[in-house]
Amino acid sequence: MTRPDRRPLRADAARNRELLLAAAADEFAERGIDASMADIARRAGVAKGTVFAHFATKEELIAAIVGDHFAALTAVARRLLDSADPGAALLEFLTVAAGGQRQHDLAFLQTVAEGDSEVSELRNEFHASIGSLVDRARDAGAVRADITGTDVLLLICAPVHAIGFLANPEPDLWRRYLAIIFDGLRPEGANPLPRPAPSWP
Amino acid sequence: MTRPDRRPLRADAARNRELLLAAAADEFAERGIDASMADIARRAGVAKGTVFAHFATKEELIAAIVGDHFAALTAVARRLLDSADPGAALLEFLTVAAGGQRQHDLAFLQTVAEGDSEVSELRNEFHASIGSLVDRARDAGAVRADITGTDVLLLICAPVHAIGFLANPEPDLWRRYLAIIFDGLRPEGANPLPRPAPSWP
DNA sequence: CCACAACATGACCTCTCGGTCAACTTGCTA
DNA sequence: TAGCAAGTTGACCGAGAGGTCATGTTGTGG
Repeated sequence: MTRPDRRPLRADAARNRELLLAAAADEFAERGIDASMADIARRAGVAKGTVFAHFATKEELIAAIVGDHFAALTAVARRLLDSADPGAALLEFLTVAAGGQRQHDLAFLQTVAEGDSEVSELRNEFHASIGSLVDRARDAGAVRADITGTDVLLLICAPVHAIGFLANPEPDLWRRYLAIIFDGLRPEGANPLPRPAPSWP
Repeated sequence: MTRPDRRPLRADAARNRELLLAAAADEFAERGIDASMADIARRAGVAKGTVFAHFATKEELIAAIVGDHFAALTAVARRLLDSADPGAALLEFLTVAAGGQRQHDLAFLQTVAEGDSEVSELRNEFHASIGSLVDRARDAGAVRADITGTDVLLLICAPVHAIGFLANPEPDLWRRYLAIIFDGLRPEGANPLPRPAPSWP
């Protein structure tokens, strides 16, 4: 996440910040939300106090990771808005989004970062960019008429989450469930949906 | 879970056991895996020591809950095997399974109960009964040919999990995502799947 | 109805966690 | 290159977790 603070970091501090974000992302991916700050510090090769010098609380660390992730996916979505095939673009987006997840990921971290206003901002942009992607796909007849951007947003994590029940899943297996779910989004053979799409949030 | 131990419980102990299982299920549903044994005891109206008198460890408590849940769903699946419409039976099963979940549920608890052999047994029966349900639906042409019982097992939690990202979802909203995913399981307009179905586990 | 085994209790243990801070080290600027 | 602000360190703290156990209470078979 681009730091909200304007003052530039010293070179070593900037390096440590990146090391910490990377280590934290790895640790959360492996151990889930219960990854400890001490383990993250060890993985980054810094002392525990340094973690708290950069991120005042665990929630703030998580917010930074989630914010980065949202920003990266928003960039992907916007790039795909220029694609000639809107249906393929949406599928490509979901593939990139799922591919970027690890065993555990945003799924649970996001709910922790709920309160952070910066993250909310990035999440709204993310939501909006998905909305555009879905609108284009719908107009092109690539997805059914009753699907919204919010629907797609909520289903992003489903493929990776599904294979989480397996002890040693093939790393690519989520593609199978993405394909199944994406088939459910297509207009061919679509049945009416029992409930209206939710508004955000 | 029907206790593996053969000796019958005293009346008060049996009552407390049920109170504890119910309280624990509620607490895990609300607070997730981090629900504390102390809170569970309080909710059940017993002392903390009583919890450990019934379940030696937190994992054992979780295993009991997960086992109960598997057994209940296995019973539902078996009952639906007699249904005249195999496609509707599978959808009904998924509806009951999703309806029985709360905000958080088996999704994460199952991975904790991984080691318990009793739970493994119940999970295998559960898996087998879903397999029969899916086989019948496939033979009737209600689901696509390349879908297995394991696929359905992995997707059971997806609808409820999807709405978990919303702060205050309508309690029935999961039905929408179940409908979408189930449409993805139908033969109409099915595209080839990129990866083969996983074996269990 | 009694006696004993089964059960319930809550104070207590240890361990780990997120978070703090005074003392120390180091990159940057003038 | 000197000096200082910026950054790092690791011992330390309180809270709360899972788990234990001596003691008190109670259901139940004879």
